[in-house]
Amino acid sequence: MTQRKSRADRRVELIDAARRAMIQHGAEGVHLNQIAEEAGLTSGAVLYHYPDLRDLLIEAHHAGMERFYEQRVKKISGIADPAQKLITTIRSGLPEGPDDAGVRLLCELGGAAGRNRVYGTLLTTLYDRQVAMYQTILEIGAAQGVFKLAGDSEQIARNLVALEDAYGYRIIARHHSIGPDEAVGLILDFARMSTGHPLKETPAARPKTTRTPRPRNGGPARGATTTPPPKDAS
Amino acid sequence: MTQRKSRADRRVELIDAARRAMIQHGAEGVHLNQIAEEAGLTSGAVLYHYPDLRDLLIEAHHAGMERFYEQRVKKISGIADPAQKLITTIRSGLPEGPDDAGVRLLCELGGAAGRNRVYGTLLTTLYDRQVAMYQTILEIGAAQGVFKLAGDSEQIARNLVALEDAYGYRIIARHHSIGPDEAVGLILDFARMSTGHPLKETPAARPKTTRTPRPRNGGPARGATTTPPPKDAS
DNA sequence: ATATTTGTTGAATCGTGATTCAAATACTTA
DNA sequence: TAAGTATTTGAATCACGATTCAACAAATAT
Repeated sequence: MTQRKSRADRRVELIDAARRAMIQHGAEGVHLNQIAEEAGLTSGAVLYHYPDLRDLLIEAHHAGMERFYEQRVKKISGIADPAQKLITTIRSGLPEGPDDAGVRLLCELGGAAGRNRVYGTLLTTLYDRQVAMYQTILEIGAAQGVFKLAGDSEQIARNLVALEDAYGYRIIARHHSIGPDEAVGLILDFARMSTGHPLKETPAARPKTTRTPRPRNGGPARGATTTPPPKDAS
Repeated sequence: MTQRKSRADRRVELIDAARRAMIQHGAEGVHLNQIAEEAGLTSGAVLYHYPDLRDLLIEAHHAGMERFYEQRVKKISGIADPAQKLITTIRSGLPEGPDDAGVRLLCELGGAAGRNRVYGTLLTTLYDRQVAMYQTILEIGAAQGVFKLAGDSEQIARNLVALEDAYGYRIIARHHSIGPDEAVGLILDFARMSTGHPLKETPAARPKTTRTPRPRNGGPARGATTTPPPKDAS
């Protein structure tokens, strides 16, 4: 039998397993068994902890967002210069590549949010929090005289988050000419106009593969696309 | 027996039925029977025309995009003034509300694009076409001396489309304070900075409920949310 | 009018995933 | 160590969607 765990521990594990399963099979396409397998358990065990699957999925999304947001906050926590802070924040809002787990999960939610109020609220809340985050950075920069805002800080912040979101989708969809670097460039173009600051990227604000340590459970399940590669693109 | 149709006619109908079904149940969550019902046929008939469901779904997405894009082009076809053209284009890229069918379908695709190459390509292609559309408007405006571009036209165009996309998602997710009007306002703020033009909205560029004639088959299937309204958030 | 082709149904079958639950196993406590 | 409790399994059951196909009806051709 699989190692027995305490209720709390197992729930945390399940939430993470659900997160991984959803990324592989879609937020709405996941199956109980896939989550169970991801957790190294049987479906019965999963149901024992979450009699209603939807609760688990929502918690998983919630956790994913929390993690995403916390990572961003953490990344800028040590930076004093508003300009560097802004640049770093922009980068941290984008996926590192098409396989970035955190952003993949968020993208999954986009469509579902239109049909499911809870998901809509979850996503909306995250958006608002990110706007607030940017707004703070902008305001502080303006107060210090580093930024000369070309408009309302909320308006600028909203557009910054919007750009992040949209380029996140492009990167996830594997746009041929828009990767993380290009997206940062595009968003910075807007940020410069809005802050009147040159916003030069320093080596410190660069990539630095320091985020989710990749797939985690190796990549054996890879290669097999969820939806079998459709024969032809119409 | 349901009215018999020619192969071509039926396929067109099925594509539209699939489009509607996907909006209601998710791009990946639709079931054959739901599409059949939407078309007023049995599952067998659907399979007769599309032995592989995925082909139908892809065609439906393709058609949805084409329709979306054509509508935009049509809306600006008669406008000569670059500024009005730009404003109208911006508005036409946004959903009219949380239930806007065209945009709903596009949003559905966002998540799937990360897992399905065909969808990714479809979405990417649409993005590029929209960028080109904006770029043309910008370039013409600049050539006429109406716009003074604050940067590369492609860069500006990319950001414009990105903003549209992102606010589309917000509106679909029912953000409490961002509706079509607010989104237009936010995007226009960026457009003004980029073009150096005041871009005043004239009554001509306003809403004017002239798009998809609403649900089509009445709203009987409504009310019943696909995913039954999850008990509690978090 | 008859034959042929094409489109559609409806029932039967198959497969798969969710759900249930008694039994087995690991912990905890006494 | 024994009793009690919590967790997990595995098999059985249930529900439902996809798939197949013979029969049938509508269109078209002869």
